[in-house]
Amino acid sequence: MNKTKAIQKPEKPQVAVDMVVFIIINDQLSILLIKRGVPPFKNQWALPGGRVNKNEPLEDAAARELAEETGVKDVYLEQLFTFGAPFRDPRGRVISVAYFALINQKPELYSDTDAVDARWFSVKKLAKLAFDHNQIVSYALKRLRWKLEYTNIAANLLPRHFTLSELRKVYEIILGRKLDRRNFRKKIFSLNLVKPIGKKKKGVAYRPPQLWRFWSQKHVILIKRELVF
Amino acid sequence: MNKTKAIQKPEKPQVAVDMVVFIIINDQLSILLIKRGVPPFKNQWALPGGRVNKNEPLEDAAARELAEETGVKDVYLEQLFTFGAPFRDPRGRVISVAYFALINQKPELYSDTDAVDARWFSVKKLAKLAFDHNQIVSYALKRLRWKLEYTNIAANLLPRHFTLSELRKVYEIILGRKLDRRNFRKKIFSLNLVKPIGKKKKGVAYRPPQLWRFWSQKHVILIKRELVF
DNA sequence: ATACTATATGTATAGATGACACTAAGGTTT
DNA sequence: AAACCTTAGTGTCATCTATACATATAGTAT
Repeated sequence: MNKTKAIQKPEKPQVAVDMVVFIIINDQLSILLIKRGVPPFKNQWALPGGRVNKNEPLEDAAARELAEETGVKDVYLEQLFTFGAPFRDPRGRVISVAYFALINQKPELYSDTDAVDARWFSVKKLAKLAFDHNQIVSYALKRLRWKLEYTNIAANLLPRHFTLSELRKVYEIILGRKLDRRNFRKKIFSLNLVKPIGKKKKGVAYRPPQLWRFWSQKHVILIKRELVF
Repeated sequence: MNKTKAIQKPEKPQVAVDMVVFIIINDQLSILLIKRGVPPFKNQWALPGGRVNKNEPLEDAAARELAEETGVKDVYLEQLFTFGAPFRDPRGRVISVAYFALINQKPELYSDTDAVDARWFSVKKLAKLAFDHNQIVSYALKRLRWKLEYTNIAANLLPRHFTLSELRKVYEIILGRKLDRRNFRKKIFSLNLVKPIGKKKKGVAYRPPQLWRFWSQKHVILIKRELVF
């Protein structure tokens, strides 16, 4: 047993963060991807991310990378999983701590000005990504769907004020199925997650809906029973 | 923005795994701790763990460390969270990927023979542990409780065959509250998680209970609704 | 035999789920 | 102006689930 220990030796791998940045654009759940300008996987799309700096907390590194790519700060950020297969990066050992972020409006993409290309892609039709990034995205999607049903996390994908139909649409898009208007409404109310702001949406060609906001936008509330059905 | 990037430089930190090994001993949820023989935190209790070897997958490293300490193999193992605060280890940057493991019987502790001391501690009365290990344990406990309610993970804390009371006891110990015998039974049956092995427990001074087994012991089944209430 | 103890089965009620009907309030069309 | 269209908002009802609690059962202990 100690023999194994003697032969093998610990290495000091690179540690990186990779980000799955979710947003809803044109009724599609989408993520941010960056086209790689250098090998390996040159010209393939990859998740944004980068090295963790000296004395930098992991979450700070994730927030920094996100800010560098999109300029958005102060968003919902959650550690997802750590991917460490030995040859996931052909250049050498890289341990990647994956995070997922939720944002509610399309930011300017700074890297658009660089040689590098950055774009939003619907999660429905993702090509083969660089490294093990397809696996990371699929993991992030699973986590997002679960959190959607058991927490108030959807708040982070919506603007401050929204109608109940807009909220329901977020759920429908992410879960990939229709939800009954009336029952959805009942459930949301029974959980007491939102409060009316006292105004109505204007300029719609039908009965104007009330506007609502979450009691708590940043703070994730764990709900005992399922939020949607 | 690029200035920051230029000044800071990525480092190559150590990568380690730390294990929260759960077991039920004397009706107490307990974890394995190792007394540190060297600084830092000399003589304080810490989670078992160690460096990740060259070309070794993270989960393999966790399984290896567990086998080295306890001799147990082929147990339930799940990645928990990655802890990477810059000064969590005073010797230098160490990124720790925490895992939790579930075992169903007290193994021989190999390290008992060494200078190092290894023991099982009830999670109820944990002292101040080395590094950020209290935080890791508290995180593991949260995860375990959640998984208990929404999956069949409890299978891994029980022997192959068990009575429904023994199963219920596992839930009661981990959740820290009494569950109604009759309703627990109904719920377990309605989810169709266990099957009778057709034998009864012998030598008890009351009506002998049936013995059951999980359909699937290793495989974690996600349950839509709560398992216990 | 009787007491004892935990197993095993059953009943009743409140609450949640999920399908679906109807009315309301705006703008748009005729 | 009246009819029309669309989504908001309210309500009903059957079915399933959660939870409290009653009663009978099958062994050992005395």
